[in-house]
Parts: sequence; structure tokens; C-alpha cells
Amino acid sequence: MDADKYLLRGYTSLSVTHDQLPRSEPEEDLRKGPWTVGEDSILMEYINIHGEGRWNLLVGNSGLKRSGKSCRLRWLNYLRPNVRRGNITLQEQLLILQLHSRWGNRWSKIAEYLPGRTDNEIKNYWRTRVQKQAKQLNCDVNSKRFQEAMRYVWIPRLMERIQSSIDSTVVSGQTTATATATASAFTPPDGYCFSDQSNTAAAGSSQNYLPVASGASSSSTEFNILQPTRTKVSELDYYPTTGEYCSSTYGSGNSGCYQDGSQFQGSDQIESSNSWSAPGGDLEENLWNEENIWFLQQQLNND
DNA sequence: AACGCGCGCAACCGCACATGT
DNA sequence: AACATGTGCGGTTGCGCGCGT
Repeated sequence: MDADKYLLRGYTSLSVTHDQLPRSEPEEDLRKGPWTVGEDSILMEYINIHGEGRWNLLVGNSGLKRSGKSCRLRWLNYLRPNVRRGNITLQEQLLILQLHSRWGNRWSKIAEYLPGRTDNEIKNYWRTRVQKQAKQLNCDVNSKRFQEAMRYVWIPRLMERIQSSIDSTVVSGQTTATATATASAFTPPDGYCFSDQSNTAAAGSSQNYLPVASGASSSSTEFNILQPTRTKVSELDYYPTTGEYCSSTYGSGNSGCYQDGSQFQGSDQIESSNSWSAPGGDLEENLWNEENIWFLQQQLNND
């Protein structure tokens, strides 16, 4: 659709296209930039009464001098209940890396797996942190080289940090339910795990959880340690506690497994898995040591 | 204290798709 | 079927803040 076709006289300076035009507010009254407390209050009050959606109608009825899109964005990214703000936890970072390797820049899809986080926030995280790292490595974020750096350096390191942060707080005899604040902040409700929206009945629901079989979370001390971050990531998950990968041999075809060994089935392929192989091609190789990390970093630096 | 710089984040933009008429 | 309108998404921008000099 040719947006210029819908530009109205007087709106060109704002580059506002037809779908951004408030029907009831002339352009000169349209506010832009940071939202004020008063505007937030009006928006929240309106949504509390009338619910979400129909954003252009909201503009006309609420008195807000904002575009419908601006209202929607403000609500979704800031005012909506349960929006989490603040530092991205280690577990969340790990999940972002893993999900990005699967889905690429599909931020909204990735956000579905990080309750309370918005696609905007994840996108910002990726751009400011991850792309910065890529820049330091002098490679493109989409390059195989960078993908391998993530897979074999950063993800294991993240897991190591998660592990050590949990180790440092878990008292003898306690389960991981009492692990770090960062872990608990990320933990799905008891008895639930993340679901794959692409192939489950949970698709479309606001909660991206599926019940897990009872007892699934208590079978192994080792796995319990990682239970708060139990995530479905790929056919090639690494277990820091055992020094092993959960390779595709755990499942088959387009399936994979969780850290506790239970399997998932997915209709959507894990895009990057085929292009990744451990150095030397041995998926069982234990990369969980500084020597190998150092080696990989040297490889990356010397490339 | 003043200044410059880089970073993080909220908000904007353009486009594509969905839905309504 | 064609067009109008609404919504969602990914990319981009610009501002405020903290930090170093």
C-alpha cells in the first residue's frame, strides 16, 4: 500500500500515514514524545473502563491528544499490568539468546516466552548488549561465526553464572525452589513449563504455560538445580551439571528435550541447529571448562 | 564544575496484514 | 472485489542519564 497516497494535507511534516491519523484530533494537537503522568492516568482509566483495543476510538473518546498507535504502545510496553521492568536476569538473557537462535528477530515471539517482558525491551536488549558484543568480535550478529560464539562461549558462560549464583545461595538440603531471586523471578508457576505456542492448544492464550506431568520436576538433584530455568531451546542443549549435551538423539526429527530429559515435539524446525556443530563435530564433547572457552575465544579473536 | 561521550530505553516510523464496509 | 480502517511488528531515532576526563 502506498502510504504517500494517504498523507493528508498538513500531516506531511510528521510523516503520519492514514493509519496513524486520529479521527478527532487535528494534527497540530497531536502530542509526541514522552508521556506525562496525567496522560498515563487518562489512558489507564479509559482502558480500565472500556478495555483494550480500538485505539483510534480511544483517542476520540478519552481526550488524549495522542495517536492510537502511541496509546497502544504506551499501554503494552509500560502501563499494562504485569509488565516487568529492570535488569534482564541471567536466565532471561540465556533464553533470549537461545530463542533468538531459533526465531531470529521475531521479538514478539520471543517475548511470549518471557512473561512480563515486552518485545520492545527484548529488542533493545539485543541491540544494545548482544550487537555490541558482536561488534567487539568484528563480526555480524547473523554470521555463523557469531552464532557459534554465542553457542559455545556465551551460552555456556551464562549457564555457568546461573549455576554459580544458584550454588551460592542454595543451602544444603534445599531444593531449587529457594534458589536465587533472579531465578525465582523467572520461574513459571509450580507445575508448569513453557509451552511451544506453535503446536499446542495454549496458543493464543495469555499464559504460555502448559502443565507438566506430576513429578517431572523432582526426579534429579542435578536437574533440579536448573529447574527454574527449564527451557525448551533446541535439539542441542548443554547440561552444565553433567557436562553433556542433550542432542537430537534424545528425541528425533523435529523434536527436542528439556533439561530433565523430557521431550518436546515441534512442527517448526530449529533453524540454526543444523548449521551448528561442536568443534571437531563431537556433540558430546565437554565444553564446560575454561580451557575450551579460552580456546574458542582465541579462535574467534584470530579468525 | 563543566564538558563530551556512550549507553539504555521509550517512543516513533513505515510497512504488512487483518478486518470491516 | 476494492477500498478504508485498525492493529501488530520490526527497525530506527533521539533524549536523558551516568560516567570519565
